[in-house]
Amino acid sequence: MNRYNFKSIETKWQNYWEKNKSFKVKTDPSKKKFYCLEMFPYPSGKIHMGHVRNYTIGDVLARYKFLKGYNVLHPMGWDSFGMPAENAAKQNNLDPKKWTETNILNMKTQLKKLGLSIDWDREISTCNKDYYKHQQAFFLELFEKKLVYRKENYVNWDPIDETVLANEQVIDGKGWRSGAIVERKKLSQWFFNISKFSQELLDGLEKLNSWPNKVKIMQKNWIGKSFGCEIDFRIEGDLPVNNIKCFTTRPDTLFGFSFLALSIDHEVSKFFRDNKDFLRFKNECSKTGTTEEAIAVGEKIGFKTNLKAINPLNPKQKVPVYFANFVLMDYGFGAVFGCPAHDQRDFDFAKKYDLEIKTVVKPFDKNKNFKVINEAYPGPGILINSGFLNDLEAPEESVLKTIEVLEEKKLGRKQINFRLKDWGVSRQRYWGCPIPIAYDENGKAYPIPKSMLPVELPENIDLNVKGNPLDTQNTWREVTIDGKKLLRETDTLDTFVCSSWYYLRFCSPRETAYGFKKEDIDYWMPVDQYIGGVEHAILHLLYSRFFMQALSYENSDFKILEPFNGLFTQGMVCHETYKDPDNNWISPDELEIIDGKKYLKKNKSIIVSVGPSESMSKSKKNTIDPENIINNYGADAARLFILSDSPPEKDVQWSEEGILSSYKFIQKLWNLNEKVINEIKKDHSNDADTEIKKFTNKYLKKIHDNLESFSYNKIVANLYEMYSFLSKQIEKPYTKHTLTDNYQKILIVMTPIIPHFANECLNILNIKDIKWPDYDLSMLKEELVNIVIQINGKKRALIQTKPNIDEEKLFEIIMNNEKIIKYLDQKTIKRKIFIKDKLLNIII
RNA sequence: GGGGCGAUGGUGGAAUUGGUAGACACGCCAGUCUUAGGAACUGGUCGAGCAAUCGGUGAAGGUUCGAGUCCUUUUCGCCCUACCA
Repeated sequence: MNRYNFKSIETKWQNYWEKNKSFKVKTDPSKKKFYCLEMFPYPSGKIHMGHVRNYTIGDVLARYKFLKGYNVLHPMGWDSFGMPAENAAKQNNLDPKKWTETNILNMKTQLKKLGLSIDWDREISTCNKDYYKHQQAFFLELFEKKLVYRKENYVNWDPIDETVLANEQVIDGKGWRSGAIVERKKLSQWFFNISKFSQELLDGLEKLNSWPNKVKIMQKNWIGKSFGCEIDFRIEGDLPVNNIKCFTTRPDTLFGFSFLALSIDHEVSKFFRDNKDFLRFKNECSKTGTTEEAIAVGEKIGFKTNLKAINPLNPKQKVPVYFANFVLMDYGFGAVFGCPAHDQRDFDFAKKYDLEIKTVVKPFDKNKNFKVINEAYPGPGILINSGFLNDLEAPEESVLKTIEVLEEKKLGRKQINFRLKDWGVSRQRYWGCPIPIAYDENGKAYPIPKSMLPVELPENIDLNVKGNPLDTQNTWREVTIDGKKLLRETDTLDTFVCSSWYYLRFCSPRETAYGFKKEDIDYWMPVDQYIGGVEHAILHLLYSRFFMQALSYENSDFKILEPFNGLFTQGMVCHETYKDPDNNWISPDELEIIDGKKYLKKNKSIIVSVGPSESMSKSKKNTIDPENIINNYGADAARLFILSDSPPEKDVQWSEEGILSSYKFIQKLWNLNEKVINEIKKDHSNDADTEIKKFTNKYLKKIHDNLESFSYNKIVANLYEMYSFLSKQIEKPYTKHTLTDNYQKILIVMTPIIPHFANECLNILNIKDIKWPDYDLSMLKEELVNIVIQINGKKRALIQTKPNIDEEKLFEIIMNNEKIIKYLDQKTIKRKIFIKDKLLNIII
């Protein structure tokens, strides 16, 4: 027997697909389409196992749909703007563009070795001016629609990367990449008005039935809609402040009002600009970090003003006004009305400053003398000590009633509040898409005319300067528009902008007039299946959804509101971790395993301890290089293994034993293939034909169902089962026609998983017309069925009979079964439960 | 603090609507064979027991003829989010 030479065979098929452009597609409304998209990679230089998993999952789906007769759009591109290129360029004195292009070339070669069914003619790269030109046009389009605006605002400033971060890029008060403690800085920034579409983005989630619930919940929480009331508090005191607005979801607890708390950035703070005590307090607030720990324990501190706030429902009551560290400026109005009895933070604050704690809601099971003592009671109940609100049910009844009264008095009004903030898109970075704006000497912003696009990034510039390198490009900055001399914006766009519309570009990748062609997106969009990591659940996916809202806004031609019809989030790839006695991480390549038990460091007999399996990361040195795997075991083995062990949505553990067994399995399939070819030549009688037909049909259904439900790990199990059947049954008498036909079907359903191997075998059999084989429902009926016989719900016997047997007949049969008779032991049968062809339960 | 997901052999995981728990794979054990290979093949592998049997899906209850699956309580783990008024 020949050994299966994966190297030559995989190369042969990859060349074949490339040469024949097997996966090239065109817009063709006469065909049913399927748009299969995986999140495009950042060109870091090398693919990692996460990519292998992501793109294998997508490829299985794309190849399956392709064989099913769909016109499948399965493209690939590069999210190629961003900081790593700029950092690498700075460190090694390189050009970010060249660095990026080299990386793309490397990664493209690697991806091709995986045997993906990609239409490479549609390849795009976001740092290419043919791409970002259209992005700049979109920016101007949004500018015209007033969906983009400029605002002087506090921003998160990363002092190491010297750049502004979005709220989402700040994790525990630190920059998501650099880990530096984030500072606050006031800068003029461009914003996309995403909050305008808060309601639309929330409503849209309802229709996304093929999205994981988890992701929808995360987005819902992020948008953070809350129903409540805006209240105007009259203010008395020694400052020219008459009125302070608050947002609250619990206006019904107003009778428990005991203080008003303001954010340190509230506009009232301007009167304290020169107050040393206030400045000291402000400084202290900034020290109480924003880490998880600090917030959990977080002491509530305040700075008392001489102002008094008047309770709108009880004008006689006047309470102190504080600045407090727990009030956020960017939620509501940066002011909170304090009701200590029914809010834990207010409670903590009141305890500290000895403020009144008045109970106004009692739980349903407590009497009217209920008093809040040790902790706040935020739950539902009945209003007490609250004048006209007494005896109403909280929160529903009481909140509505309070709003009604406040509206009458013109001291408040119903309000819906969203947590979602506008999207700041300015970045003080070189390697990004230039913002197509220029300013006159007064700082007034002018859009660059569309005829002058793209605003190209200058090349070959010195990056080793503090701040944004574009600030130093004086010649580049100067631009004349309508005879006016202006200076260009030097900020570039957040790279999330690039990835917010790339899926549209894949539909018309070479269109020059606009970012896409209407007839192309009308045909291909929305993406039928989007596949990627759950880490993009909020940002990228929400921004992309916003982009569709923005493009369709005031534009009846653009009707796509949701870009991704189906979403699948795959799990991570994990590997065991290893450490030497000095607690240094050891990579799997440095290991030597003796007798499968002893782990030693190669060439040194240092004993290595084995740690838990964790997601692959360079810092823990538990990564496996896909290129080595492909070179050693082949792409098919890698694909087979990465799909085999765990369901695609869960984490998978990479192991040497696992990849080896997949490799061996392909060799076994190859040996089987030679046997099958021999048997086909023999052309036996048809004695076993029905048997193999039934078998094949059963597995066609299983695989079909598993493909449709993303149960790819079960498909691998199905392949093993099919191998097991064939290798045992192959010498039975089949006619040439039946064996060929069935074996061919089995090979075809293997092609999505192990395309090189399966196509090679099909080719040897000279099968050219490859279509997905449908199963035949009528053939799924079994000639014999197993019926479980239970006594009192416990399985006692298994009877094999013809299907459709009725209860009486079955009972007759089992009355001759010694085992059963023994159990019945002359006892009276109280009841019988019969389910046809499945079960008979006898109750005694 | 809020929200979500999960818990099944030594391991990863199967188990369509409640109806044979442990498919398939790894690992392990035993054996066969050889041109000694990254071998291949055959059999076994939830626990206890010689066996008949009995017990068994994190724990405790419940519904049901019957529960891994449904309900209640609880423990643990993971993920997201967070002073959101």
